[in-house]
Amino acid sequence: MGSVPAEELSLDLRPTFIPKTITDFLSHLSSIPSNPDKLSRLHDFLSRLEDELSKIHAFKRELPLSMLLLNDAISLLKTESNKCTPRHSPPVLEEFIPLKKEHHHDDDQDRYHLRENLDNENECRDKKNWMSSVQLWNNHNKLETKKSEEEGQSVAGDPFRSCSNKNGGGRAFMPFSTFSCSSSSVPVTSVSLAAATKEEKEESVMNGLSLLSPVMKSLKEGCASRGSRSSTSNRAASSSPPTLHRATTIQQQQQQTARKQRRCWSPELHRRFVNALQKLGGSQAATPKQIRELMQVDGLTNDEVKSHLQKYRLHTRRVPASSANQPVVVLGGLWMSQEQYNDSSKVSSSGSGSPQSPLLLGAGTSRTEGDSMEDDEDAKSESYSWKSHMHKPGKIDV
DNA sequence: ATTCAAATAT
DNA sequence: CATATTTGAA
Repeated sequence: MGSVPAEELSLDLRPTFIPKTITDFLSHLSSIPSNPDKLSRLHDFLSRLEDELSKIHAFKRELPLSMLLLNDAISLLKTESNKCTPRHSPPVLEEFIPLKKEHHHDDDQDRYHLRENLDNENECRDKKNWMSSVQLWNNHNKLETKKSEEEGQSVAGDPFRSCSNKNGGGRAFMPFSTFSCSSSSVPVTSVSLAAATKEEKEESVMNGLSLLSPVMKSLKEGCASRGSRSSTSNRAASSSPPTLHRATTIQQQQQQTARKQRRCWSPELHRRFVNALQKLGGSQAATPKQIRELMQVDGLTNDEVKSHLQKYRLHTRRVPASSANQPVVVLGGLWMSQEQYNDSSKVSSSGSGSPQSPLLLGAGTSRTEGDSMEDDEDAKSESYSWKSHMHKPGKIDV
């Protein structure tokens, strides 16, 4: 473990010294007159960096940028070390020159970023352990405390985008939104849009510039409608310390696993959906494509509609079926299995919380055969409650 | 742990 | 396009 050679300890370097930046360290270094001292410090720092690199190596997928930074710092310092070494006078351009012969890893760190496969079990185990101890990536799970609901109402024009603004909760990251796709000031640096030209679907954009699967995903999580492609987060790579640069090509390979962002069917969206549906003559007459066309919602994909339609059908089927068998809760209770439990409606003084009329027309009970409801005119009317749960009490008006 | 909903696979 | 299964979020 903590095996630092005695001679190193005898030197005056503080093992715990941590400069703010590499630049700081270097300038610190330059104030040391003695070359051997310089080298000692340099090496000390280097080994700490390498130590850290080996720790983080298990997370190279999740923290590609950290890897990048570390690698960069290491190579920089190695270069510096070479400069100070009397042997190698030429400043040299590239890094890996094993100036630590006692080092056992012949797999030089500089290659860490090249090979990301071939993870041995060691690494996985490592990762697991770390993960359990340090919870680094849970952020995207529940990083929002539903502190104040009434924040995002200002969300620009797009009514469809209304649903999830859960991202803000996180920390530090900018509140990407507000300015939609207009001329705007997309900061951006390199990766950036490019893909944005095509108006196809935002997933292309996302796939195009998404970095890192888990982390970034959490960021993207919040807004997904096409209206707000905005400036998601790609500044990550741009903000490196002055001395560190040299963009690398890591990370790009591993986010092929990017999953499509869940479409959130906001009430508005659903309304359009239902409208389209009835224009097309009922839920089972309509076809996803037609529906989508009719909805005229930009960025909405066929599959999304399809999926929604599927759910819709399921729900609309279930309700009347129960009406045949159980004349019970047709109107009063409204088959609310577990949905309307959100009585968030009565929030404080607003009063008029629940617009979903629990009464409707009494026609429902009459049908003895549950299946005879081809035209879901009424089904639709009822069905509007099938989605009356709404995660967010956020009131929405057209 | 359960359950609903969207995504994706068949 | 429909249905089944998977994934993931509440």
